Amino acid sequence: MYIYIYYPVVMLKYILLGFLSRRPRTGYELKSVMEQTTMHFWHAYHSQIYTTLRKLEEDGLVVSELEDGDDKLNRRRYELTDAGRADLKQWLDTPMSEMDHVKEGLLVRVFFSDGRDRQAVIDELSFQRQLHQHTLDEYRQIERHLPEGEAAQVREIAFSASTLRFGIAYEQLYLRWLDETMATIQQLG
Amino acid sequence: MYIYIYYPVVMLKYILLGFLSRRPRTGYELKSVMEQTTMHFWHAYHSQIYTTLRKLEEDGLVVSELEDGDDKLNRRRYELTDAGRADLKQWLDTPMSEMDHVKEGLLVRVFFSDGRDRQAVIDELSFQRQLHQHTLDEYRQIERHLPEGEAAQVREIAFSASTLRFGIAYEQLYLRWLDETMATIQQLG
DNA sequence: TGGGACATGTAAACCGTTACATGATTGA
DNA sequence: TCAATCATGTAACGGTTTACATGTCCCA
Repeated sequence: MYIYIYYPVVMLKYILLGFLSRRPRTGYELKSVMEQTTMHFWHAYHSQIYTTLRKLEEDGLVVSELEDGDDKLNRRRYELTDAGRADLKQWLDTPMSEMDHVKEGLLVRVFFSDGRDRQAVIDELSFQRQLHQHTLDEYRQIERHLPEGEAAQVREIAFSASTLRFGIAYEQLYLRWLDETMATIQQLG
Repeated sequence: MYIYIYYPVVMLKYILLGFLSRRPRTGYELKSVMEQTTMHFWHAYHSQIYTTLRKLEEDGLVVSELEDGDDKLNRRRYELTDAGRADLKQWLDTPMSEMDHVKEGLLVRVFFSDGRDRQAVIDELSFQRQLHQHTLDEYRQIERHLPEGEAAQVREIAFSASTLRFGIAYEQLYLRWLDETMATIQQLG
């Protein structure tokens, strides 16, 4: 007989703990830094970030206090507790043994696009091309300014630059694939 | 004043309708065909497939009946209704105007891996390399047998081959990135 | 004075994962 | 007879998305 202990693997939890392990931040700051640094491998809406932070506080992994600045803005700043630091360390020390499932809705559409008007498919891919080109440009912009950004330490920069190279390579692959696929459809006669 | 109508975009729904638009199938067959053809851009557990099929039947988009074969296996075969065909067509005719968010848990881990033991990180990436190499080999296997497989029509083959090339290119990119990242970490001193 | 960025939240619905559950068929 | 594959389902939980909701600050 086994006693099964279920550990849900909550990436957002560890993203938040990870950033808070570097310095205390508000929910808004966490949202902003995610938009600049993790958006190419993990995205979260502000609603989820705020509720997750509250839950982490309930669980004793972070503590928060309302800032009293000059203004009346309701800034709640979170910082990591020892328990939070230990939880993060334990998670990092447990290697991942599975692969994530890719979920690309556009490919679902392409897969079933036999029977669609050829030009309609090409127009759709062409629009997606614009989106991906724009995203790639953004990533390159971020790459140029990496050393000035959030990650002030050499090692932090090295690891975040690695993930950013993944994002750039991914967008380049996506653009190549879109061009290739549009050409294929064009030739389909 | 706007009247907001919420259309959840349920990829699995349209994958099932899409396959059923080609021929009637059982839940088990849908699960199998997804494992061979959509796993590189969309994955679903059998539990979700079976419950979604029931829901689609409730909504009148598919109908099912229990097969009475020689054996006692409880095969329930689904087929598309006119309403299901219309729903699928409407979805295909509405181009996607956003990008999906990439979710790659391994990159979350790498991002926060400054401070971890270098060799531990490399071991983790090396294990992931095995998984991705294995996946790439599988995709290439499938590519070799494409014309004999599920998609019997020229156009179907063309579109499914396109998505498969995406999957292959993605795994190649992943392997390159893993090698590059392991080398970077090695040199980190 | 108005728009955009700053700032934080709740509620509802839905999607996805894991576990639990059961049983038949086929071939080694 | 045992394991693998075929075959179908439910329940619970938790992660994710969308919508609703409110208010401040700063600059043009």
